[in-house]
Amino acid sequence: MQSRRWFGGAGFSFADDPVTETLSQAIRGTGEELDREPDTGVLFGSLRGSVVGLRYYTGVVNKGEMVSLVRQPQNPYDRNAVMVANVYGSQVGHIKRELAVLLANIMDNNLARVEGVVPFGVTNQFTMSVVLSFWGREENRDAVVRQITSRSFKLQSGPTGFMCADGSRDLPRKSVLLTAEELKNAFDNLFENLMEDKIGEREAVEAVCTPLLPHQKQALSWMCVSENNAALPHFWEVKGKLFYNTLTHSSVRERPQRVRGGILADDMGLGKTLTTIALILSNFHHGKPLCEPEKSSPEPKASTTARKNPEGKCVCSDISGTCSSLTNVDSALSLSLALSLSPSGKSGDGDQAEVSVAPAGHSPCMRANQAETQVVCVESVDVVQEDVVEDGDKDLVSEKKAKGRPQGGKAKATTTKKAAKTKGKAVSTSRKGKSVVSPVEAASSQSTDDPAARATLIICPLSVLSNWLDQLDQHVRADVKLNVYLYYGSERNRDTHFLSSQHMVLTTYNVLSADYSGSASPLHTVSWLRVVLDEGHIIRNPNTQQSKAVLKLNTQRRWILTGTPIQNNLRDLWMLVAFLRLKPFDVREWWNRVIQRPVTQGDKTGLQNLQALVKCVTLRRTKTSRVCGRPLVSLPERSVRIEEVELTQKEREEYELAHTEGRTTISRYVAEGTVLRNYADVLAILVRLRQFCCHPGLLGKTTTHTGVVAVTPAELRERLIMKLRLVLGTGSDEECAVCLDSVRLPVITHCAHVYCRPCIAEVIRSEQEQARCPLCRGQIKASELVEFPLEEEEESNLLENWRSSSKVEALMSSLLRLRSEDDSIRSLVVSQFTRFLTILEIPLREEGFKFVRLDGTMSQKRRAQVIQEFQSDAPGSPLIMLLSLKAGGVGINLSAASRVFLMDPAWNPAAEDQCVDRCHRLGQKRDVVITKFIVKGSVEENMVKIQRQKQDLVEKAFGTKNPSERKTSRVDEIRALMEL
DNA sequence: ACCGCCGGGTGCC
DNA sequence: ACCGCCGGGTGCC
Repeated sequence: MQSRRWFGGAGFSFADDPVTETLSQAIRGTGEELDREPDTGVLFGSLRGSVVGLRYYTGVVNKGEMVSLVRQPQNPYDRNAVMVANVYGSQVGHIKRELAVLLANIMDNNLARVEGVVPFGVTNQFTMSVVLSFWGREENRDAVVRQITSRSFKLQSGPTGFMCADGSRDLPRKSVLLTAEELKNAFDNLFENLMEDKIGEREAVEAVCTPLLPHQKQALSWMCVSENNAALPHFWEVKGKLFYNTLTHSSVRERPQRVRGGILADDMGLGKTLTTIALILSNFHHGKPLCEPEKSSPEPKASTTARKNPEGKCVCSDISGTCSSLTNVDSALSLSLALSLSPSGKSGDGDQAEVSVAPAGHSPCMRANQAETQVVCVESVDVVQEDVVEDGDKDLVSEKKAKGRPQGGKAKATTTKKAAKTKGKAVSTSRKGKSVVSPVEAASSQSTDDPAARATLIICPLSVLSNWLDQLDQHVRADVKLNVYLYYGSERNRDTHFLSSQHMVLTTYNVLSADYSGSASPLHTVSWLRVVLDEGHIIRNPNTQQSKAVLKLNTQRRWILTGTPIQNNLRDLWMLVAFLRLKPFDVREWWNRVIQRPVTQGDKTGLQNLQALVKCVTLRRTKTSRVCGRPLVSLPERSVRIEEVELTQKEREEYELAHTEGRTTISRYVAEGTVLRNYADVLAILVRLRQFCCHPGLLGKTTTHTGVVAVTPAELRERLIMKLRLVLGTGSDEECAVCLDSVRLPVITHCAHVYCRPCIAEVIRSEQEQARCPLCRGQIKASELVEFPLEEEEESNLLENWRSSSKVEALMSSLLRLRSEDDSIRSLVVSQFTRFLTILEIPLREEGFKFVRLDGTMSQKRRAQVIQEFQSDAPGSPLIMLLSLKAGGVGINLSAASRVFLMDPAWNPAAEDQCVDRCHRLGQKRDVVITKFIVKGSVEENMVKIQRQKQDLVEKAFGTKNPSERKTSRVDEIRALMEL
């Protein structure tokens, strides 16, 4: 149950995808790999060619350096032109004409990827050698070889003359290969112990009222250093006047842009939000507190006041530049900003505002909302002198003055429950005569920085938005005036000056990408000081709009907060690296060549490079990490017990019937060797058996036998709908193989694969007649996509013909016993089948339990309500939460519960861990007891066995193991489940 | 480019 | 002299 494994879903949670092993993934894992990601492939061979025209271009290359080949079909001299560029994208030359014809052909037809390495570097100003290697799918090998030989080029087998990543000559692949075991260990440890060099501690400024735990101080220290320190990552070496990258063997004349920011990948519950709040308040420009006065301010008032303040104290100033220390709150002129957290009258769906923070009287949101929570606002000296305030803002300023700022803001702030006063827009544009900084600080600031940038943009999933507001409320001193604007809801203020003048702007990924797809995106116009991606792994798929939108933000510092830097695969890391602009790996080709491919092939050097790279931008601690020999956090114990459930005679008969039938079908597939081709069927059988173990009512009315060839279109349709229901109803959050996100508007193909309708429609549209299923390459047609019919009312049926089941009884007797022993103990009742939760409601109600329910179908707003209700200790609040395994997500805090009843085993043990983590986290006061109900002598028992084995599978981490090995293990798994 | 290619100058050995 | 050879001019795609 430990979170040593930071990949594959262990020990973390993820809002959209707690169940890592979805059907698509399972199918994808069978070796019918999608080659849409061209980062793997086999080496066809290599050949020596020449690069010409060097004298016309400025790009430099070293001996052994990689170069990229870029087609230039628009080149006026030769439509076959292939441009050669170095790691930084500077053009070096062109591929010689005759060779370019060949490459153009291969590249344009996507027969192979062509990669170049310069074996000798530049020896003259006219031409140089390049070794080209060809990578692609095995099925294209012949075509490529034919192309090459027919144009009388000679393809050498292997990467002759290819330079290893370590610069040594790779004479027929001499790179040290690791065993699977070594690789697994290395991978496991990749994100571990990334704190050895980062052990400094730093206190937060006083504006943060929650004392930081030691590990949080370390994180703060590390984050400040990451933002301020000018040092380059150690894979850069200064060689003469050049900067040399030891990973790519490339040099640049200009100092590379270092990353300012990084990945804070602590386990959930360790306080990433608090640490980030501390960072925002503690590390403004030049390492000063957000609200420290300018020491170099020409105004004597300001400087004298400033000097009175000890280092690290937060200092406020009013708009005219008068400063006062927060430690002397009464004299602080504070501008209070109200935050309103209210049930928005109009929010119907998840995209509506539920919470809004707005400067009172400035945002239309405020009118509709009633403030319930007070948020404070730190007025910073950086807020400009009045003379800088733009015309349009003067009114606001004077309005503010007229109304009078709350003096002695402390009292005001704590009592004001309604939106009080706003500072309106404070535009900090022109900042002449500003700041004299110390040499160290000067070194750390980059000339391109916009000194006026002051706002931090926080982007998070909607589900944790309210958490940020809560945490700000909780951790920021009430007398500190922090301008926080919630950029959310249709009435959001899109004025970029207004946004720029905030201390913090909170928004969601959805809002960001919605804005981005529009014309002038305000968030993309603002020059941010810092952008923080909360649950940053959300952007792991580079193809999504939100990922694209995030990359385009204009900011000086970038942070990613995530408990799971890699979700399934090393590939997930790339987008994070790209967001951080960790040069040159933000370009996919270099990531693939230097990191992705070598690592997935088990190359030791590649792994070392990856480790170096991760280490220089990441801090990760787990709940079990230790600081100076002591655990970071001490959580109450947690224990797991398995309760075996005996089926009744009748249930056993029903189960056996289904089991025998399923076995027959599957054993036929096994005998035919067609298990994987019929994977959807096989899974359907297994799901049915699992449902039997819980309650017969889960099966629904459609029990058409699988595996039987459908004769009529109506029957086929019926079967497909059933499969669709199975896929979507198992609690696994099905992933669409096209967009790699949760399936929206699900449709199922005739080959039984599920996609989002828009995604697969697009595939069909673009491929026309040749459209093939991305998962199995079977032919697909738009007319054959089957949609989910409107759900017939089966619920009533279920309730009317109520019967219990052994598992229901087992749960009920546990709950009743618990209530009689201690009625203050709260429980989570977890199932993958939302229908099962519905069934469980009946006996719970009968026994008079007060319960709430949280499942994936609920709106965010409703979820938040339910969680709040459950967490509340008010009398009469619910004792039980019915929780679907896929519901909720990161940041969900269910610490009120100390009992977890896992009703049915999950495919992926990590999903269970994750669920348990929702209550076994900071704030948990009691020991946590987890009960797993397992039906004796059923597939469930076998699943538990397989879970154990699974925890050790390497392929989970890489997803790129030898396909045949994977196939066999998958089939073996099914055989084990069915005891074949 | 310490090359290849082109085209003008040239022409026994 | 409708060739060969020489040597200067020249040069990515």
